[in-house]
Amino acid sequence: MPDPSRRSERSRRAILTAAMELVREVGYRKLTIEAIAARAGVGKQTIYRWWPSKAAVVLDGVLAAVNEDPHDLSLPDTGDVAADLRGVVRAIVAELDDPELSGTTRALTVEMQDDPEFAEMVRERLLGPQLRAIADRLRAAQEAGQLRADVDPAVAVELVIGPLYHRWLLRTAPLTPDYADTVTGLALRALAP
Amino acid sequence: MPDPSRRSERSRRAILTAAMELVREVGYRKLTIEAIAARAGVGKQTIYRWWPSKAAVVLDGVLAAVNEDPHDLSLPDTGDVAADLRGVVRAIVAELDDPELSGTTRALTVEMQDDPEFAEMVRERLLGPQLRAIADRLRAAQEAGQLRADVDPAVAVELVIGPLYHRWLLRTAPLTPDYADTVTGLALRALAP
Amino acid sequence: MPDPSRRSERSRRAILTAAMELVREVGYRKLTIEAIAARAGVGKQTIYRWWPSKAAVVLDGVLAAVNEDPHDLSLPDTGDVAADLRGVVRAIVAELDDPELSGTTRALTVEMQDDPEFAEMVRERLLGPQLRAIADRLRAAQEAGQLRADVDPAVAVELVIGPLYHRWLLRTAPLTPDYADTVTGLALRALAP
Amino acid sequence: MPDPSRRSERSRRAILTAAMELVREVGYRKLTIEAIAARAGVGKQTIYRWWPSKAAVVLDGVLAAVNEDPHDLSLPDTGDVAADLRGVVRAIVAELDDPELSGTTRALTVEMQDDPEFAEMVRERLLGPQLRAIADRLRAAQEAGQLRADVDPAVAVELVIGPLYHRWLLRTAPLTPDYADTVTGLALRALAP
DNA sequence: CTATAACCGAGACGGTACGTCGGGTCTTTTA
DNA sequence: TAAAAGACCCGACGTACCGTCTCGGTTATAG
Repeated sequence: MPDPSRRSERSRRAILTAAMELVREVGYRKLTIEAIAARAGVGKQTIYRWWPSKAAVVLDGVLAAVNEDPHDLSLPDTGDVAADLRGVVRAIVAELDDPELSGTTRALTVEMQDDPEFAEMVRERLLGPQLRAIADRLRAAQEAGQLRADVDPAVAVELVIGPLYHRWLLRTAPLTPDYADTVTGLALRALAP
Repeated sequence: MPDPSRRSERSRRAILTAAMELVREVGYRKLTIEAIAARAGVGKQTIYRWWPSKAAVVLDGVLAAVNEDPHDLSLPDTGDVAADLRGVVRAIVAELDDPELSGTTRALTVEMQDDPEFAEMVRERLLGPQLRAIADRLRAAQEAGQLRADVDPAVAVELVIGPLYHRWLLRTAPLTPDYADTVTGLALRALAP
Repeated sequence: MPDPSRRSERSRRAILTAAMELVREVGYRKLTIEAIAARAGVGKQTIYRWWPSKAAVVLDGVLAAVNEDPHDLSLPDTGDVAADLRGVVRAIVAELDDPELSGTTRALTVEMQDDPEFAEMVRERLLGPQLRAIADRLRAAQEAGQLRADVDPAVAVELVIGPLYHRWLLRTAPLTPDYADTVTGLALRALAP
Repeated sequence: MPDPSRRSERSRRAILTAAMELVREVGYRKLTIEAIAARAGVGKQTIYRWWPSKAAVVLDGVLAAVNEDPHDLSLPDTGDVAADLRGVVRAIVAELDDPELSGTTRALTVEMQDDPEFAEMVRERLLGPQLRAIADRLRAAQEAGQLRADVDPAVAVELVIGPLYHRWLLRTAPLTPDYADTVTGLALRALAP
């Protein structure tokens, strides 16, 4: 309904900034649209006009932060899959283990559970590209004969990421670099030709 | 503070029943303490007296349902790890794929994200026993020389469950029996001696 | 500030028409500037540019309707004050009793209560002329010796109109032609020489 | 729906007090339910639970103020209708002319215009008794042969009050004690036997 | 015959208040 | 003394309009 060409860039940025600050300060659960509007110096309607929910605001905030430094998502290809994979896995574990960074990620994951449209957005704009980057590296390794060719790269990615994700969300045990390496090792054994 | 011996069993059951019904009808997100109290014909205080949060009520409801038919959690040991494991994994996938059954599980998982005490409860009373049952079977296989001995059984369990869990929560792809077998197969290869 | 010579006659009429329609449809209380603008196919600013409030718009609407057929406000002078007065009073009562017509009049009266500038406008442009017309007829009767000369004609008018007005606004009893005659009779007795 | 026996007297009084204070401070138009709740230290719901509108709150406030000193509404009967009537009319004019006192009265009158239920309440609980008190005195005078018997006392009251009311609401001229006496004199002449 | 200034439509914006919902606490009555 | 009932304070919700503010576009005098 609203005309995006009329949209105030100033307000948009203020809202995203305020939202990210507040998430850090009070947590996603206690984040309210009213507080975002107040902090951003914006009317509530301006938020409701452009976002369907606070989750969508936070997603945009995360995406803005991610795209701010548009580091290449794609993995290095040194020729050594094991090393390359170990690198990302360690990085992922580090990020998940950082209470600051993982707070919003938890929030997004939570929100995906009962908002299918939002879930689709997260998958498309945030999750998909990250998983695809890893899948691409694994596919290259398959083509180089370093990994079995009869495994769907997407499944291969889940084999590595799944365990980390499980431990992260359920907090059944600490997420350590060692654990990252252990999981990487096991996955590589499963995928060995 | 309250004296558990004075507790009304009738009210307790009515509350758990009402909570489980309502979760099914409106979903966990729209579940309210007020609605539970109204449906159960109970004062709100009676709920607040015995449970710290609606999540705790639902957890008790789930546990009551699970323990109603106290089927043995432990896996069969036919001597064939692969077959035994494939069995549970398929069962788990089936349960996760059932929208009715997995609704509350999603809710519990969600609630664990920002309530550490509740998370501990879920781990102790619901999750732990289930994971331990699988770990036990894998340990037996290790001792029988069918699986590598140098992998922590808990980690081995995560290797199998993690991917399912990832796909279930993020809905990146459908959870099928085929997928269950694929993951089982890959995990077993990783754990092979 | 704005230049009246540039004013769009088309918009002016559309606004007044829309306002009067909406007042009839939803009542003055629920009348909004936004609705007027929308109905008139006009930007809100165009209303704010030319009128200080929605009350002023409605007043202009009423005046436009009244002046559309520019019937002479002045009372007939048949020589018989009683008859002439009874005529207007009946007409006034009839108008006040018409729910359609009196709706906007009520609105104007209401708005006068807390907007002195607007009140002045109503008095000057709508109310004054009407009251003066009656006062003029009574003054003529005084000069003809038919009524006491020591009563301010304006006060005399209030003596007749006041009771009608009271009953109309407070709805303490129905406004009937009979009542009109009763009040006229009493007033004439008070004013008799 | 709510059970009046459970009602908090403390809250009721705080709300009425806050409402009357705020009406005096900011006027009826700018009076908001939120402000009343805030000033009274009360949840908004508590107001909505017991009153249908801010007008109803103010009416209750006025009634509470009026009934606080339960002065007899009935007029004195010195045997001299003229004197007795002149007394009340002067008192009424004085009250209407007091900007402080008449503020709420104006508000109630305004609100009556588009809320029939509220109008009925005002008539029943506030206006009726006052008008009836005057009517009673006039009826006594009729029975004593001091006034014409063929005029409905209620109409007689309107003959006196109507003009004051008209001048008060439309502010066509100042409301002075002199005017009170003039109107009283005219009305008595009309009602003379 | 432009150009430059105004009005105009549209509608986004910062705000205020609305009336509602539910949370968690407190109070009253009943068993 | 637990429990039912439900009023209470509170905070946030999402909506409706307010009055102000751009934004292009279209007239319509003035150079």
